[in-house]
Amino acid sequence: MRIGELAARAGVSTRQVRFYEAKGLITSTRLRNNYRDYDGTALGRVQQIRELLDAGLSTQVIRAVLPCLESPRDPIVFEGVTTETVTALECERDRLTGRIGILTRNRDAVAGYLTELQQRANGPATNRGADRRSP
Amino acid sequence: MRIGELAARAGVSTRQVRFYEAKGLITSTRLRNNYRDYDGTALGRVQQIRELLDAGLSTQVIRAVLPCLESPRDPIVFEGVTTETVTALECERDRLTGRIGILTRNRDAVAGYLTELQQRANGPATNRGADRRSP
DNA sequence: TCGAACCTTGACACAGGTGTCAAGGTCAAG
DNA sequence: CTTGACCTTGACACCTGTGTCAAGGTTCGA
Repeated sequence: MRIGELAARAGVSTRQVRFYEAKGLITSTRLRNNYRDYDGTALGRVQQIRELLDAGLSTQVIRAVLPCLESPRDPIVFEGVTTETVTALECERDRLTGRIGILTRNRDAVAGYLTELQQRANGPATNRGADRRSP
Repeated sequence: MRIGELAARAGVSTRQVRFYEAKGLITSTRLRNNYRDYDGTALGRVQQIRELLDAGLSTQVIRAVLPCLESPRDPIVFEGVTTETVTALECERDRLTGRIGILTRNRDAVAGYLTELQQRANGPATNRGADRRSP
């Protein structure tokens, strides 16, 4: 698959695809043209990269965690794993957990605010005094 | 509280504090000096801003959700809320939920990979097939 | 009074992710 | 062969959140 098709299918610009490749997030072979050639796994990769970038991760972090994200885990990704890699991944896992906690707390706060707002709007609007707004 | 003290307590640079203020995330009054003066709530605000920035949110988003995050919700934040604001907040809430989902999925994938790695290391390493580390 | 420590604004620089444009190579269709 | 669609690399520019430095005002202690 050439870069244009890949980009179109993933809904990104070719600029982005080249950038991800330059950052080592995806790979390509070259045709005799010198044109980039992407295999079938590239589309999924790019979509995953987009997701993670949108979620606020940097390409560095994404490069670290991408190998863990293969659906059917290639036995290859278990070869030659250094303790440094493991440590880095554990660190990333924990950072992700922290992020999830923060986002969850804040999402809940926003949701709570909205709920409260809605109650205040609903309650006094209809003159049904469900939760005694005015005694 | 002056800017230096605030920054020091929050563990950020005064540059950052001024930036957050310029973006409307915190406010200050001015002394006759023209020095900034922050009230007691500023420290918590800055810490919350840091958390959210670290979690990958932009100052724009943070400005939108910060008002919902007051611990004892000031009745003031329920006054004059436009439907636009509500819509924006609902949107942010949903975006946060999406982000949380993505991060959770990927965190779990990383954790699963690490677990699998550990099993492969523990299992064949000791010549006992059990999952006991060393008897 | 002088210097140190703090504050002010303003500017330039950087990294990351992206847009966009230029100058040129490749290839298929007319 | 020419045209147009696609590819290549390279460069410049933008936005964000920071760092850093400059030039100057304020305050306080020696």
